[in-house]
Amino acid sequence: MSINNNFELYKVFYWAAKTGSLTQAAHALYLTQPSVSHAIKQLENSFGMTLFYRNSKGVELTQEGAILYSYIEQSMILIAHAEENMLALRNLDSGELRIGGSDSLFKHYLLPILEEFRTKHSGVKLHLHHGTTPDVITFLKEGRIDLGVVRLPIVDPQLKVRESFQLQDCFVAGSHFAQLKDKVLTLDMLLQYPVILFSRNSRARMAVTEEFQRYGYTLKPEIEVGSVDLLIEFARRGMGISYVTREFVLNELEAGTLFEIQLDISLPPSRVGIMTMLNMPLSSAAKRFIELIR
Amino acid sequence: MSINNNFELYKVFYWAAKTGSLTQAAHALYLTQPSVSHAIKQLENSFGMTLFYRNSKGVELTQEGAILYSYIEQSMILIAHAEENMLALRNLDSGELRIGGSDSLFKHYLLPILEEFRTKHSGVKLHLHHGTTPDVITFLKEGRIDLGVVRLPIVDPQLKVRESFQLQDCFVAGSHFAQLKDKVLTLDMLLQYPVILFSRNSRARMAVTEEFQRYGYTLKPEIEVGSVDLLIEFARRGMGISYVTREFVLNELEAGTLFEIQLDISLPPSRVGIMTMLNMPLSSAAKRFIELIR
DNA sequence: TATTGTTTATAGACACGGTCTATATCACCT
DNA sequence: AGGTGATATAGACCGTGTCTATAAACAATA
Repeated sequence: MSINNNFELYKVFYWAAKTGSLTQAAHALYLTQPSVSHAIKQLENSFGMTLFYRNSKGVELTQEGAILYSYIEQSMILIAHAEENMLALRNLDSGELRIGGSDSLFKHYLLPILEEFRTKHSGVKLHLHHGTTPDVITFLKEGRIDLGVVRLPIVDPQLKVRESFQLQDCFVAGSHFAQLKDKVLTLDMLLQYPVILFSRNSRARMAVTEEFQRYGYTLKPEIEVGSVDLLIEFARRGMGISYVTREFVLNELEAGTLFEIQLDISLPPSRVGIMTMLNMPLSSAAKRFIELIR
Repeated sequence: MSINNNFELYKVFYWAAKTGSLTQAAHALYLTQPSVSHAIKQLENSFGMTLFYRNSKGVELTQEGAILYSYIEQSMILIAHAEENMLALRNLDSGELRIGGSDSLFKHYLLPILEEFRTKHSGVKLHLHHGTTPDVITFLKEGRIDLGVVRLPIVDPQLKVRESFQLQDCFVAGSHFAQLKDKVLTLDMLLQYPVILFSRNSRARMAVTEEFQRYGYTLKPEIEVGSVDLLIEFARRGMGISYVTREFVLNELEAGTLFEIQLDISLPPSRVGIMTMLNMPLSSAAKRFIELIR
């Protein structure tokens, strides 16, 4: 295959040629002069030609040595750049981080964390991929994102899930249903009213449906929508009682445009987790982001 | 200085990434798979990041590994080219050979050798530098030529001289001096006639002058010229008796336009030698040329 | 479900070679 | 001559790169 089977010799050659001195090359490489002398001799033997003129002032490239150097110099410069780049990646001065998650999670929860990440590591490019939980899982498996932030539970043998924080879902209504404001409703009282739910494949929707089932009730929405914003808007306009994440409507609750329906049971909190591929190493940026989110 | 202090690891990394398999990389490098596995781990540790995803089908570069690879690939390709080039130099499929010598030596003696060299090693570029012996020595010391072909003796502690062949100098005349054709002349008889010599600093001129001195005569030319061609031309036109190298006027002697003056003493042959810098390694091309000339 | 054939990872041992120290040798400059 | 730089050589030692043997994980068979 190749003539010289020890690339270390090229490094020695590079420094010897660059400094014009075996002694100085030895200093640069933290070696002794005899080691460098020996290494150069090895390289020369492997090529069957002399690479340096030796004189009392140091060494000088021969014609043939100069030809070799023209290549090796480039090569060493590339490797130096490679190492700089790797260092930058490790220090998070460069690189990229690709995150998948739902629109609403990005908007209401991840934004401050992303902001913090960005101010701390401005060299890292961020790519955000919006989608439903199944979408995000697909992105992950296709390698299009490094991590996904979704609602739990997730059971998938290929995925590693870290629970990170909890959200409390609740039913909210607008002024149209003001009569319910200070009442505590039972589930079947609630079901007298039109309920607005997020679209069928949402994790939160499934959770609440199961919870009703546990008490023997069937939760069927009057209206089904595809975005959290619409869920909030419909409730505000009095079109029904929306099931939303409380943390997402904090502004509306405080402003009084929405109020929370109190139930006689407590709905289980929905947990949010960070999802990564099992047995797949994380990039430095991804590791850092997960640290930050905790 | 650098993160990874063992360039051998990059070679292993390159093949692992290129083949997508530690096992195949091991084959390419004539190593065992555990060695490759260990090498990659070392590299990963030195960078503090994972470079490959491992799966049951082989390995695949991570984002960060791919960035490293983009540099290392270039670097390895350069080294491969370097090695190809060095091989070509050794095989004399490329490179250059710079020879210094006098015009006449090139014309009459070196030409066939140069032709042979060129047919055998067409990839090697030839550079011929014409000049007097002192010029050629200067060229050599300035590193502008690899070897010089000149008349001996040369005494210079910096030079290595290999005697290669002998030339016989002689006096020749044209038809104007036909009466001398079959005579054997003594030196003082010869001195009755106008003598044409090469310019003062020529090695041959000095040799013949010294020889005359040895017998007690002083050789002074009527005409002094700067080229062998003129020496011959002047003799042909009957302007005098020229002192020339016999081998350079073989054509004229055979054609009868010139004849050799026979002397009662035998002039010493002039020796031609190949001159190189002492203690300076020779290029493969120069070594080969010296072999050929012998 | 078991089997077989892949892959990579780990453990531990051995031997080679890279590196060292000490010294020689050479060239140049006072 | 003597001193000061350079590279070359010799020989010893220690480290580490490589090996064998084996494990573990996964995929594709039957």
